[in-house]
Amino acid sequence: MTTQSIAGPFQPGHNHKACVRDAMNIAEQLCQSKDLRLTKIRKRVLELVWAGHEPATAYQLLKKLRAEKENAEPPTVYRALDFLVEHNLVHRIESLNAFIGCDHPESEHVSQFLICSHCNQVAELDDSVTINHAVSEEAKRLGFKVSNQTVEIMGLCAACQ
Amino acid sequence: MTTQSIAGPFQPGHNHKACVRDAMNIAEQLCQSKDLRLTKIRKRVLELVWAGHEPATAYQLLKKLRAEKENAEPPTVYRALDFLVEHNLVHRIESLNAFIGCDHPESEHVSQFLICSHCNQVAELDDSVTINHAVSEEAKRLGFKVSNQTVEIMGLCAACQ
DNA sequence: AAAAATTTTGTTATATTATAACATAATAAT
DNA sequence: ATTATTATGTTATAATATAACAAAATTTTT
Repeated sequence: MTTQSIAGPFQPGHNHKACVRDAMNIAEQLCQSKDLRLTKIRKRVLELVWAGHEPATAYQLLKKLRAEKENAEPPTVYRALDFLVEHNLVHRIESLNAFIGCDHPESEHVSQFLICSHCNQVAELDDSVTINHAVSEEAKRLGFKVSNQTVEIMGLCAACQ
Repeated sequence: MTTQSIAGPFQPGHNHKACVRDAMNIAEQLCQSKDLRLTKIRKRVLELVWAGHEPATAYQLLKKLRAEKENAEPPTVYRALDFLVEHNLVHRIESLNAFIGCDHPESEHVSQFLICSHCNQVAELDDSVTINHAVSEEAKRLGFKVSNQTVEIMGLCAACQ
Protein backbone atom coordinates (compact mmCIF):
# COMPACT_ATOMS: atom_id res chain seq x y z
CA MET A 1 0.00 0.00 0.00
CA THR A 2 1.43 3.34 -1.04
CA THR A 3 0.93 6.58 0.79
CA GLN A 4 1.08 8.79 -2.26
CA SER A 5 -2.56 9.71 -2.14
CA ILE A 6 -2.71 10.97 1.41
CA ALA A 7 -2.83 14.66 0.67
CA GLY A 8 -5.66 14.50 -1.82
CA PRO A 9 -6.09 15.39 -5.45
CA PHE A 10 -4.61 18.90 -5.49
CA GLN A 11 -1.13 17.50 -5.87
CA PRO A 12 1.17 17.44 -8.89
CA GLY A 13 2.18 13.84 -8.43
CA HIS A 14 -1.23 12.44 -7.59
CA ASN A 15 -1.33 8.78 -8.57
CA HIS A 16 -4.99 8.06 -8.86
CA LYS A 17 -4.76 4.37 -9.56
CA ALA A 18 -2.81 3.87 -6.37
CA CYS A 19 -5.16 6.22 -4.61
CA VAL A 20 -8.21 4.13 -5.51
CA ARG A 21 -6.47 0.85 -4.84
CA ASP A 22 -5.48 2.04 -1.40
CA ALA A 23 -8.97 3.26 -0.66
CA MET A 24 -10.51 -0.04 -1.67
CA ASN A 25 -8.01 -1.98 0.38
CA ILE A 26 -8.70 0.14 3.40
CA ALA A 27 -12.43 -0.29 2.89
CA GLU A 28 -12.08 -4.06 2.73
CA GLN A 29 -9.95 -4.11 5.85
CA LEU A 30 -12.27 -1.83 7.75
CA CYS A 31 -15.35 -3.85 6.89
CA GLN A 32 -13.63 -7.05 7.79
CA SER A 33 -12.46 -5.76 11.12
CA LYS A 34 -15.82 -4.23 12.00
CA ASP A 35 -17.78 -7.16 10.66
CA LEU A 36 -19.56 -5.01 8.12
CA ARG A 37 -20.82 -6.45 4.89
CA LEU A 38 -19.16 -4.80 1.95
CA THR A 39 -21.45 -6.50 -0.54
CA LYS A 40 -20.91 -6.58 -4.26
CA ILE A 41 -23.20 -3.61 -4.84
CA ARG A 42 -21.72 -1.53 -2.05
CA LYS A 43 -18.22 -2.27 -3.18
CA ARG A 44 -19.03 -1.40 -6.76
CA VAL A 45 -20.70 1.88 -5.77
CA LEU A 46 -17.66 2.72 -3.69
CA GLU A 47 -15.43 2.08 -6.68
CA LEU A 48 -17.63 4.26 -8.83
CA VAL A 49 -17.44 7.05 -6.27
CA TRP A 50 -13.69 6.70 -6.34
CA ALA A 51 -13.59 7.00 -10.13
CA GLY A 52 -12.45 10.55 -9.51
CA HIS A 53 -12.12 13.33 -7.02
CA GLU A 54 -15.07 15.16 -8.42
CA PRO A 55 -18.03 14.40 -6.22
CA ALA A 56 -20.56 12.16 -7.91
CA THR A 57 -24.30 12.54 -7.58
CA ALA A 58 -26.47 9.55 -6.82
CA TYR A 59 -27.91 9.57 -10.30
CA GLN A 60 -24.53 9.80 -11.96
CA LEU A 61 -23.56 6.71 -10.01
CA LEU A 62 -26.83 5.05 -10.92
CA LYS A 63 -26.20 5.64 -14.59
CA LYS A 64 -22.79 4.00 -14.38
CA LEU A 65 -24.10 1.16 -12.29
CA ARG A 66 -26.86 0.51 -14.80
CA ALA A 67 -24.32 0.05 -17.53
CA GLU A 68 -23.31 -3.18 -15.83
CA LYS A 69 -26.41 -4.01 -13.81
CA GLU A 70 -29.51 -3.25 -15.77
CA ASN A 71 -32.00 -3.58 -12.97
CA ALA A 72 -30.33 -0.97 -10.77
CA GLU A 73 -32.81 1.59 -9.47
CA PRO A 74 -32.49 4.68 -7.27
CA PRO A 75 -32.83 2.72 -4.04
CA THR A 76 -30.00 0.47 -5.14
CA VAL A 77 -27.64 3.39 -5.16
CA TYR A 78 -29.09 5.31 -2.24
CA ARG A 79 -28.95 2.27 0.01
CA ALA A 80 -25.36 1.62 -0.91
CA LEU A 81 -24.55 5.27 -0.28
CA ASP A 82 -26.36 5.16 3.06
CA PHE A 83 -24.15 2.30 4.11
CA LEU A 84 -20.97 3.90 2.81
CA VAL A 85 -21.73 7.25 4.41
CA GLU A 86 -22.70 5.68 7.70
CA HIS A 87 -19.36 3.98 7.91
CA ASN A 88 -17.38 6.97 6.70
CA LEU A 89 -16.26 5.30 3.51
CA VAL A 90 -17.91 8.10 1.65
CA HIS A 91 -18.77 11.66 2.61
CA ARG A 92 -21.72 13.61 1.40
CA ILE A 93 -21.05 17.13 0.14
CA GLU A 94 -24.16 18.99 1.20
CA SER A 95 -23.70 21.98 -1.02
CA LEU A 96 -23.49 19.74 -4.09
CA ASN A 97 -25.81 16.89 -3.21
CA ALA A 98 -22.95 14.67 -4.15
CA PHE A 99 -20.54 12.15 -2.72
CA ILE A 100 -16.80 11.62 -2.53
CA GLY A 101 -14.68 8.85 -1.18
CA CYS A 102 -12.88 9.08 2.13
CA ASP A 103 -9.40 7.68 2.28
CA HIS A 104 -9.22 7.31 6.04
CA PRO A 105 -12.53 5.85 7.17
CA GLU A 106 -10.85 3.96 9.97
CA SER A 107 -9.98 7.07 11.95
CA GLU A 108 -12.82 8.94 13.57
CA HIS A 109 -12.66 12.43 12.21
CA VAL A 110 -14.49 15.61 11.47
CA SER A 111 -14.23 16.58 7.85
CA GLN A 112 -13.82 19.82 6.03
CA PHE A 113 -13.82 20.05 2.27
CA LEU A 114 -12.11 22.28 -0.23
CA ILE A 115 -14.15 22.44 -3.39
CA CYS A 116 -12.54 23.87 -6.48
CA SER A 117 -15.18 25.62 -8.54
CA HIS A 118 -13.05 25.39 -11.66
CA CYS A 119 -11.92 21.78 -11.84
CA ASN A 120 -14.69 20.59 -9.51
CA GLN A 121 -12.32 18.44 -7.53
CA VAL A 122 -12.71 18.17 -3.81
CA ALA A 123 -10.07 17.63 -1.19
CA GLU A 124 -10.84 16.55 2.31
CA LEU A 125 -8.99 18.40 5.01
CA ASP A 126 -7.93 16.47 7.99
CA ASP A 127 -7.92 19.40 10.29
CA SER A 128 -8.68 18.26 13.76
CA VAL A 129 -7.02 21.37 15.08
CA THR A 130 -7.52 24.76 13.53
CA ILE A 131 -11.03 24.88 12.10
CA ASN A 132 -12.40 22.22 14.34
CA HIS A 133 -11.08 23.96 17.39
CA ALA A 134 -12.46 27.29 16.27
CA VAL A 135 -15.88 25.77 15.77
CA SER A 136 -15.83 24.14 19.19
CA GLU A 137 -14.79 27.36 20.86
CA GLU A 138 -17.49 29.43 19.23
CA ALA A 139 -20.10 26.83 20.04
CA LYS A 140 -18.99 26.47 23.62
CA ARG A 141 -19.09 30.20 24.07
CA LEU A 142 -22.79 30.04 23.23
CA GLY A 143 -23.57 26.94 25.22
CA PHE A 144 -24.20 24.98 22.07
CA LYS A 145 -23.31 21.30 22.08
CA VAL A 146 -21.88 20.25 18.73
CA SER A 147 -22.68 16.83 17.38
CA ASN A 148 -21.78 17.26 13.78
CA GLN A 149 -20.38 19.79 11.35
CA THR A 150 -20.62 20.65 7.70
CA VAL A 151 -17.68 22.71 6.53
CA GLU A 152 -17.45 23.17 2.79
CA ILE A 153 -15.09 25.74 1.38
CA MET A 154 -15.58 26.84 -2.19
CA GLY A 155 -12.86 28.49 -4.20
CA LEU A 156 -9.97 27.78 -6.51
CA CYS A 157 -7.32 25.17 -5.96
CA ALA A 158 -3.69 26.11 -6.48
CA ALA A 159 -3.58 24.64 -9.97
CA CYS A 160 -6.69 26.47 -11.15
CA GLN A 161 -5.89 29.97 -9.98
CA MET B 1 -35.67 50.00 15.96
CA THR B 2 -34.78 47.82 18.90
CA THR B 3 -31.61 45.81 19.20
CA GLN B 4 -33.09 43.00 21.23
CA SER B 5 -32.87 40.49 18.43
CA ILE B 6 -29.20 40.83 17.67
CA ALA B 7 -27.99 37.63 19.24
CA GLY B 8 -30.48 35.33 17.57
CA PRO B 9 -33.15 32.99 18.78
CA PHE B 10 -31.27 31.03 21.45
CA GLN B 11 -31.97 33.73 24.00
CA PRO B 12 -34.41 33.74 26.92
CA GLY B 13 -35.73 37.20 26.19
CA HIS B 14 -36.03 36.88 22.45
CA ASN B 15 -38.71 39.24 21.21
CA HIS B 16 -39.67 37.82 17.90
CA LYS B 17 -42.11 40.48 16.85
CA ALA B 18 -39.43 43.12 17.26
CA CYS B 19 -36.96 40.81 15.60
CA VAL B 20 -39.09 40.52 12.47
CA ARG B 21 -39.99 44.18 12.42
CA ASP B 22 -36.34 45.12 12.60
CA ALA B 23 -35.43 42.70 9.86
CA MET B 24 -38.11 44.05 7.56
CA ASN B 25 -37.08 47.62 8.25
CA ILE B 26 -33.49 46.83 7.51
CA ALA B 27 -34.51 45.07 4.31
CA GLU B 28 -36.53 48.08 3.17
CA GLN B 29 -33.66 50.42 3.93
CA LEU B 30 -31.10 48.24 2.23
CA CYS B 31 -33.16 47.89 -0.93
CA GLN B 32 -33.84 51.57 -1.01
CA SER B 33 -30.22 52.50 -0.60
CA LYS B 34 -29.01 49.97 -3.16
CA ASP B 35 -31.83 50.69 -5.56
CA LEU B 36 -33.10 47.13 -5.39
CA ARG B 37 -36.72 46.32 -5.98
CA LEU B 38 -38.25 44.75 -2.95
CA THR B 39 -41.44 43.91 -4.77
CA LYS B 40 -44.63 42.77 -3.09
CA ILE B 41 -43.85 39.10 -3.68
CA ARG B 42 -40.26 39.37 -2.52
CA LYS B 43 -41.26 41.25 0.56
CA ARG B 44 -43.96 38.77 1.40
CA VAL B 45 -41.63 35.81 0.95
CA LEU B 46 -39.12 37.53 3.19
CA GLU B 47 -41.80 37.98 5.84
CA LEU B 48 -42.74 34.33 5.53
CA VAL B 49 -39.12 33.30 5.96
CA TRP B 50 -39.02 35.44 9.06
CA ALA B 51 -42.10 33.77 10.51
CA GLY B 52 -39.68 31.88 12.70
CA HIS B 53 -36.09 30.90 13.27
CA GLU B 54 -36.66 27.45 11.94
CA PRO B 55 -35.44 27.40 8.39
CA ALA B 56 -38.26 27.17 5.88
CA THR B 57 -38.15 25.10 2.74
CA ALA B 58 -39.20 26.58 -0.57
CA TYR B 59 -42.32 24.45 -0.64
CA GLN B 60 -43.31 25.36 2.88
CA LEU B 61 -43.09 28.97 1.83
CA LEU B 62 -45.02 28.22 -1.33
CA LYS B 63 -47.80 26.64 0.65
CA LYS B 64 -48.13 29.71 2.84
CA LEU B 65 -47.90 32.05 -0.10
CA ARG B 66 -50.64 30.15 -1.89
CA ALA B 67 -52.99 30.72 0.99
CA GLU B 68 -53.05 34.37 0.01
CA LYS B 69 -52.03 34.23 -3.65
CA GLU B 70 -53.63 31.27 -5.33
CA ASN B 71 -51.59 31.38 -8.54
CA ALA B 72 -48.26 31.10 -6.78
CA GLU B 73 -46.08 28.40 -8.30
CA PRO B 74 -42.60 27.06 -7.50
CA PRO B 75 -40.86 29.65 -9.67
CA THR B 76 -42.67 32.38 -7.78
CA VAL B 77 -40.99 31.35 -4.58
CA TYR B 78 -37.66 30.29 -6.02
CA ARG B 79 -37.25 33.57 -7.84
CA ALA B 80 -38.02 35.55 -4.75
CA LEU B 81 -35.57 33.42 -2.80
CA ASP B 82 -32.93 33.90 -5.48
CA PHE B 83 -33.26 37.62 -5.09
CA LEU B 84 -33.26 37.49 -1.30
CA VAL B 85 -30.28 35.18 -1.13
CA GLU B 86 -28.35 37.19 -3.69
CA HIS B 87 -28.71 40.27 -1.56
CA ASN B 88 -28.03 38.51 1.72
CA LEU B 89 -31.51 39.10 3.07
CA VAL B 90 -31.85 35.37 3.39
CA HIS B 91 -29.32 32.59 3.75
CA ARG B 92 -29.63 29.12 2.39
CA ILE B 93 -28.89 26.26 4.78
CA GLU B 94 -27.34 23.68 2.52
CA SER B 95 -27.70 20.74 4.84
CA LEU B 96 -31.44 21.36 5.15
CA ASN B 97 -32.34 22.70 1.73
CA ALA B 98 -34.00 25.51 3.60
CA PHE B 99 -33.80 29.22 4.18
CA ILE B 100 -33.56 31.59 7.11
CA GLY B 101 -33.59 35.33 7.38
CA CYS B 102 -30.46 37.36 7.93
CA ASP B 103 -30.70 40.26 10.30
CA HIS B 104 -27.64 42.12 9.06
CA PRO B 105 -27.73 41.99 5.28
CA GLU B 106 -26.11 45.41 5.05
CA SER B 107 -22.77 44.24 6.38
CA GLU B 108 -20.71 42.00 4.15
CA HIS B 109 -20.11 38.89 6.13
CA VAL B 110 -19.31 35.21 6.08
CA SER B 111 -21.90 33.17 7.89
CA GLN B 112 -21.79 30.20 10.13
CA PHE B 113 -24.90 28.53 11.44
CA LEU B 114 -25.75 26.70 14.63
CA ILE B 115 -28.58 24.30 13.97
CA CYS B 116 -30.37 22.80 16.95
CA SER B 117 -31.50 19.32 16.07
CA HIS B 118 -34.09 19.34 18.83
CA CYS B 119 -35.96 22.61 18.40
CA ASN B 120 -34.82 23.04 14.79
CA GLN B 121 -33.99 26.67 15.32
CA VAL B 122 -30.97 28.13 13.65
CA ALA B 123 -28.74 30.93 14.85
CA GLU B 124 -26.35 32.75 12.61
CA LEU B 125 -22.93 33.32 14.06
CA ASP B 126 -21.21 36.50 13.24
CA ASP B 127 -17.77 35.15 13.63
CA SER B 128 -15.42 37.01 11.41
CA VAL B 129 -12.58 35.97 13.64
CA THR B 130 -12.28 32.50 15.04
CA ILE B 131 -13.77 30.09 12.55
CA ASN B 132 -13.31 32.32 9.60
CA HIS B 133 -9.68 32.86 10.41
CA ALA B 134 -9.10 29.16 10.90
CA VAL B 135 -10.64 28.41 7.52
CA SER B 136 -8.53 31.04 5.81
CA GLU B 137 -5.37 29.75 7.41
CA GLU B 138 -5.99 26.17 6.44
CA ALA B 139 -6.87 27.17 2.91
CA LYS B 140 -3.86 29.42 2.55
CA ARG B 141 -1.60 26.67 3.77
CA LEU B 142 -2.76 24.61 0.80
CA GLY B 143 -2.69 27.39 -1.74
CA PHE B 144 -6.46 27.33 -2.02
CA LYS B 145 -8.22 30.60 -2.72
CA VAL B 146 -11.48 30.80 -0.79
CA SER B 147 -14.44 32.50 -2.39
CA ASN B 148 -17.23 31.20 -0.25
CA GLN B 149 -17.89 28.99 2.76
CA THR B 150 -20.60 26.75 4.08
CA VAL B 151 -20.27 26.21 7.81
CA GLU B 152 -23.23 24.50 9.41
CA ILE B 153 -22.91 23.16 12.91
CA MET B 154 -25.47 20.66 14.12
CA GLY B 155 -26.10 20.00 17.76
CA LEU B 156 -28.16 21.09 20.72
CA CYS B 157 -28.76 24.65 21.78
CA ALA B 158 -28.39 25.57 25.43
CA ALA B 159 -32.10 25.36 26.08
CA CYS B 160 -32.51 21.94 24.53
CA GLN B 161 -29.66 20.11 26.21
C1' DA C 1 -46.29 61.29 -23.11
C1' DA C 2 -45.14 57.54 -26.31
C1' DA C 3 -41.94 54.12 -27.59
C1' DA C 4 -38.43 51.06 -26.53
C1' DA C 5 -35.85 48.43 -23.37
C1' DT C 6 -35.58 46.01 -19.20
C1' DT C 7 -37.18 43.56 -15.37
C1' DT C 8 -40.59 40.95 -13.06
C1' DT C 9 -44.24 37.80 -12.91
C1' DG C 10 -47.42 34.11 -14.94
C1' DT C 11 -47.72 29.59 -16.51
C1' DT C 12 -46.79 25.02 -18.10
C1' DA C 13 -43.81 21.51 -18.21
C1' DT C 14 -40.14 18.85 -16.67
C1' DA C 15 -35.61 17.83 -14.50
C1' DT C 16 -33.27 16.37 -10.35
C1' DT C 17 -32.84 14.42 -5.84
C1' DA C 18 -34.66 11.22 -2.55
C1' DT C 19 -37.70 7.98 -0.02
C1' DA C 20 -41.85 4.84 1.10
C1' DA C 21 -43.57 0.44 0.97
C1' DC C 22 -43.80 -4.14 0.23
C1' DA C 23 -41.97 -8.43 -2.01
C1' DT C 24 -38.17 -11.62 -2.64
C1' DA C 25 -33.61 -13.35 -1.93
C1' DA C 26 -29.47 -14.03 0.51
C1' DT C 27 -26.99 -14.50 4.70
C1' DA C 28 -26.36 -15.37 9.57
C1' DA C 29 -27.85 -17.28 13.95
C1' DT C 30 -30.22 -20.78 16.48
C1' DA D 1 -33.05 -27.30 9.06
C1' DT D 2 -35.47 -23.56 10.91
C1' DT D 3 -35.77 -18.99 12.15
C1' DA D 4 -34.34 -14.39 12.19
C1' DT D 5 -32.03 -10.80 10.10
C1' DT D 6 -30.16 -8.22 6.51
C1' DA D 7 -29.88 -6.98 1.79
C1' DT D 8 -31.83 -6.46 -2.63
C1' DG D 9 -35.69 -6.06 -6.20
C1' DT D 10 -39.38 -3.41 -7.73
C1' DT D 11 -42.97 -0.04 -8.24
C1' DA D 12 -44.55 4.15 -7.06
C1' DT D 13 -44.25 8.67 -5.50
C1' DA D 14 -42.48 12.57 -2.64
C1' DA D 15 -39.58 16.60 -2.36
C1' DT D 16 -36.56 19.91 -4.41
C1' DA D 17 -35.48 22.80 -8.33
C1' DT D 18 -35.20 24.78 -13.04
C1' DA D 19 -36.19 25.58 -18.22
C1' DA D 20 -38.68 28.03 -21.43
C1' DC D 21 -41.68 31.16 -23.22
C1' DA D 22 -45.62 34.47 -22.67
C1' DA D 23 -47.60 38.45 -20.49
C1' DA D 24 -47.40 42.32 -17.49
C1' DA D 25 -45.20 45.93 -15.04
C1' DT D 26 -41.58 49.16 -14.54
C1' DT D 27 -37.86 52.02 -16.02
C1' DT D 28 -35.36 54.43 -19.53
C1' DT D 29 -35.04 56.83 -23.66
C1' DT D 30 -36.83 59.57 -27.07
